[in-house]
Amino acid sequence: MNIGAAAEATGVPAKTIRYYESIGLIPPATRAENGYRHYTGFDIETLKFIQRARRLGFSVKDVGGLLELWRDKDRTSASVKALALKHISDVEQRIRELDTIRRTLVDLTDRCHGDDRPDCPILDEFASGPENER
Amino acid sequence: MNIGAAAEATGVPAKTIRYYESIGLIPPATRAENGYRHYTGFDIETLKFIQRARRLGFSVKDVGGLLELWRDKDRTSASVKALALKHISDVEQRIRELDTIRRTLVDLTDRCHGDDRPDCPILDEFASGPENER
DNA sequence: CCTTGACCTTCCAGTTACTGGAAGCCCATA
DNA sequence: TATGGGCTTCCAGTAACTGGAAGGTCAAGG
Repeated sequence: MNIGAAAEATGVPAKTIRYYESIGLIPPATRAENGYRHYTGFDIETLKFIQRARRLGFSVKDVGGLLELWRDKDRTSASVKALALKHISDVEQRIRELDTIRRTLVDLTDRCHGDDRPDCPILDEFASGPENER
Repeated sequence: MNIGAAAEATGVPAKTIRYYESIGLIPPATRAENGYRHYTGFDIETLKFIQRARRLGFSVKDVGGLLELWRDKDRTSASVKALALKHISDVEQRIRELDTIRRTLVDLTDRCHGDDRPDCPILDEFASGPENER
């Protein structure tokens, strides 16, 4: 399986596969006689694992840790769960921040009439600061 | 006002102020005889404007657009509102994505007993894919 | 046999928004 | 005068790719 087929099979772009190899997330692929990278079923599974973890927002670094745990048959489920819980708390934090932002923006846009007159509470807010400055 | 005092007054780090100047978000500061950057009340207001818009998640590029609109007394409130509404929709999109991720992670961690045994639904999921593979 | 197109290779640069650090000048104070 | 800040510039690094250039490889068609 060449890199294009591996990309097709896993959803990880060829360019990204090479990148993962370059940073050591995956070991260097074996090469065919012509120098082309060659991927086995196991490599494909690894790439799929990576892709699924990435889709859930784990950093590449964390995915590295998850891969290690996956390969280590003596890992404890607690160690995996700890990583996941930390990630959940980061995600929740980010959601809270975004929701605060969203509410402020919605409030401002509600108060902006949005026609061809120039006065606008949005710009006013940016210029003068929140009504209740802390 | 030197750059340190401007940083103090606006909450924008000195390093970041220089960066904003380097990318053209703000015009080059006037210089004192000794070469130090000098900031006026108007510069401070501009930096505060930038800081508030950035805190609400606008990209530096968008902040540039907002600054232009702020300076343009003939702008329409509609043009400002359009920028803000677009940003809200981006934020909401991001929140939805994060919430999907969060729900999946919570589900997975709930099913992981998290003790010193090695079996773990989290790794299983990453290895084998979602139960209902599309 | 040659060409064309689709792959593959490497390497360099750009993206976003800073941040850290080195080398060196400027200024006030004890 | 030594010391400690603050200021200057410039280079590099962060996260995770992505785009593009230059060039080798391979299979099919004329």
